[in-house]
Amino acid sequence: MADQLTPMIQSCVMHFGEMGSRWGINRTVGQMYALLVLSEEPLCADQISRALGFSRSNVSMGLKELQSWELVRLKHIPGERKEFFSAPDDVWEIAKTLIEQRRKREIDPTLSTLRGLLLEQPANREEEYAQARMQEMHELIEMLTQWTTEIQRLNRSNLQSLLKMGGSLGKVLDMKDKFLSRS
Amino acid sequence: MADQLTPMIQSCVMHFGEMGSRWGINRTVGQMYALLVLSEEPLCADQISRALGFSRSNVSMGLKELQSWELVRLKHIPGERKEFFSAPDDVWEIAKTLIEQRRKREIDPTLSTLRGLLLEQPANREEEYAQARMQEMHELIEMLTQWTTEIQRLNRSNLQSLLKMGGSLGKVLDMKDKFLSRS
DNA sequence: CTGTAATTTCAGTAATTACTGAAACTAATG
DNA sequence: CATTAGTTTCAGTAATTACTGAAATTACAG
Repeated sequence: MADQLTPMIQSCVMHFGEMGSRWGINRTVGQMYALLVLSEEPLCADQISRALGFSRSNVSMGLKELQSWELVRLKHIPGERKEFFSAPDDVWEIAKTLIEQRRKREIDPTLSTLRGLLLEQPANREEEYAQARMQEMHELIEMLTQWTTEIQRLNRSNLQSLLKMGGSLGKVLDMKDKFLSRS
Repeated sequence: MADQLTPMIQSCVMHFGEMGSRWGINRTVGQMYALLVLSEEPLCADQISRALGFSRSNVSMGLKELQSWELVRLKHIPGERKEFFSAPDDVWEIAKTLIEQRRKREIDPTLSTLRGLLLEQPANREEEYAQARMQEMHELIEMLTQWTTEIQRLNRSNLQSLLKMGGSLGKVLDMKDKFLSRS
């Protein structure tokens, strides 16, 4: 990837920067990641720094963050002294990592807090009601996360077959019904 | 809900405040919403302001934001001049709204940007590769969102039945296989 | 219409988060 | 083991976002 990004790549990188902030990663890290995903060859920190025009130290921190999310891998290019980074080739791999990491950061702590509070004895009518809501939340969240865990287990080919079904849960559920009614 | 929160409710409210920042809503809005969800009766802005100890104007802005997310409804209590607010009773209702709103804000813009870029003619080898990645991303995201759209269509009882299946996609897929092999 | 309770707006300020450049550190090379 | 290419750390600063209090607005009751 050259110092000068092509307009198309530029647009995409910028967009991911904008969205980055809505996604809990900051603008620069978003841009960096888009660049890595769109680049066929691994990139070194300097290349990223030049291509996006922010400081070398910022790139260093950004890469560290991306590594903590397990979204990039470190590649050593033979004969090169620098470290090179790349995003996984498989987009589904990336998505799975994202889902998992977000669950860890955004869901799990809440589940465990709720569990803790549900163990307490309600002191009055008010707490009874509150606990009932917490119980519902806990059940629902747990179900949804279990669901995504299952999706994460899918490999590319199962995913493909779902994709061919139009990604439609409705159809899968229909099948469940048909199956059950035949049993 | 009294001015003084019970310790249990307090903990829950605080937790949702902390998590708020990871969820793209800020700390105070997170606390406000937790309070509304946990409270059996609708609350007015003053009550919220007193219970959580932030300024009346901050509460006003927070409520406005929650309304823009369609997460609260306005209730007029007969004989009362003030406006009262409440969260939907059904937790699943809340979750559906959250999913939908996040899709609108975090996914849709990206889909449309990608679509736009995919219409362009690649200028060189580099852009060809980049476009291929964008294509994969677009397909994957579209599939996952279609999936969640289907989930959103479920009503409480279908949801319940999935819940009873252990929320397991694996089992649903097994059924699909069994059904197909019998046909 | 007038007075008053309630809500909203907004300019100013506080708090948080993002970014940089200089210096410190690390490790490969001759 | 000295040199140097490369990376990381971190204190300082810039930019963004969150929050407040005072003033403006709304809307209802008499």
